[in-house]
Amino acid sequence: MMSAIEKLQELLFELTGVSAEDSLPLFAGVSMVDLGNTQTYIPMGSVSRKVAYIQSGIIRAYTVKANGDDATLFIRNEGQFIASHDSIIFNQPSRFTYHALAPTTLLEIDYDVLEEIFKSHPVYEPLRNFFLMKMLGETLTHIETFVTRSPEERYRTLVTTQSDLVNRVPDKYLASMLGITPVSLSRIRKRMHQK
Amino acid sequence: MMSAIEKLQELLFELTGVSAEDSLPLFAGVSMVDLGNTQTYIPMGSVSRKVAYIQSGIIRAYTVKANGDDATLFIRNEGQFIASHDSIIFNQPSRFTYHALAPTTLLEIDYDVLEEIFKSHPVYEPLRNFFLMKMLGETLTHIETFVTRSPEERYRTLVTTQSDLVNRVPDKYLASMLGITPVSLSRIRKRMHQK
DNA sequence: TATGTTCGTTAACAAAAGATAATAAGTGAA
DNA sequence: TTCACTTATTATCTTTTGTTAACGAACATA
Repeated sequence: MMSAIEKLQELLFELTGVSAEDSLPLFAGVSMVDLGNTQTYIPMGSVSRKVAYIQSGIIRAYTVKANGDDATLFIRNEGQFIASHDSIIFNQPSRFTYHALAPTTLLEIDYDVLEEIFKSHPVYEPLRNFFLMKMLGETLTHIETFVTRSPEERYRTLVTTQSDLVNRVPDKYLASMLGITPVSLSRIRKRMHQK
Repeated sequence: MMSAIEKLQELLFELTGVSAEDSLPLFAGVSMVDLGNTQTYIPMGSVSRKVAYIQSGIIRAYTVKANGDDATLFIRNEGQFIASHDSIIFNQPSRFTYHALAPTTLLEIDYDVLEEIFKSHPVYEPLRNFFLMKMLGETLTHIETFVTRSPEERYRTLVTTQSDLVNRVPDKYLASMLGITPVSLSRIRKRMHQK
């Protein structure tokens, strides 16, 4: 069983050719964060210039709508990265709260420290592009589901492509991520069972 | 009036400190593409590893849904970048067609040439990160509108934040971008006029 | 200018989603 | 185990959207 850091080191080697032994500058700034179920990692309104790798667990980013309900921007699990894009990209307090939907362990590093490392060790640069492009691709694919599919189709897609999340995350959060109410998701599930 | 290239050179200088005179390696590979209204730039099913800056005009990316209707991933105009993320990020033929919604002029460069330039002239690297992060931020904001707002609210947002597009683009494309039918958008507009 | 074509609106109906409330099932903590 | 709280389902009603079709206006082109 490979550890999270070993996985990251392997990816680093594939992308940059830097060996695990030479990866110290990059991993020196990394620290581990443990979160209990439902615990908040980044509260709405705060500034967090951290980038975190999910070693284990699940993180949901959500904001609160005008009507008081919450709206889920994304739910990510093991092997994915999270960060407050408001803080890092838009230089503003986070309009989203990031919290754990299961006991979660993160490997986090300060984005500005990371910037310095990229500047002083340009060999790591491909890693940054890899993650940015990966996230951009995933995010575009996410938009695609909203314009090409109905709520029921989006739920079906979720079940087939992210069955791990569907099994581990309460339906109300899945509904919120699909842009519908929990009541509506329950009806969709009922319709699906009937056929 | 600043030309498109001058604007890009100014941005380059802000981000990297490279002067316009020293920007030749970057701009040497750039070529100009003119498109008539409705003309296709990247057809669905093709591979295009080009990155293009919209000097003037409007580009829409769309795919065809199961029911035959088309679904719009995004509509971009002057000053924005477009590229086939299927080709460049996912290494697969484009599931989207990119076409002009007005007479359009693009400044395009081959992505692989660009990669070589970034490799041989690392000083340009901040430019790449700037655009990737800008696009990632915009794309996340786009998802946000789908989970936090109703179709009517999404249209209202579009009218206030992108009035240029609303005025220049036929409603049926706006509807498709909002994830609703043209009929439904027409009803939304009617409801809005009544209040 | 004439003439097809495309586009936006409206109508009618079916289907789905939102809002609210009640209830059952499941969960966690004392 | 008990009890409170959370979550999922179901019901009812209202609102909105999808679908299809018809119509007129706007548009482009011959």
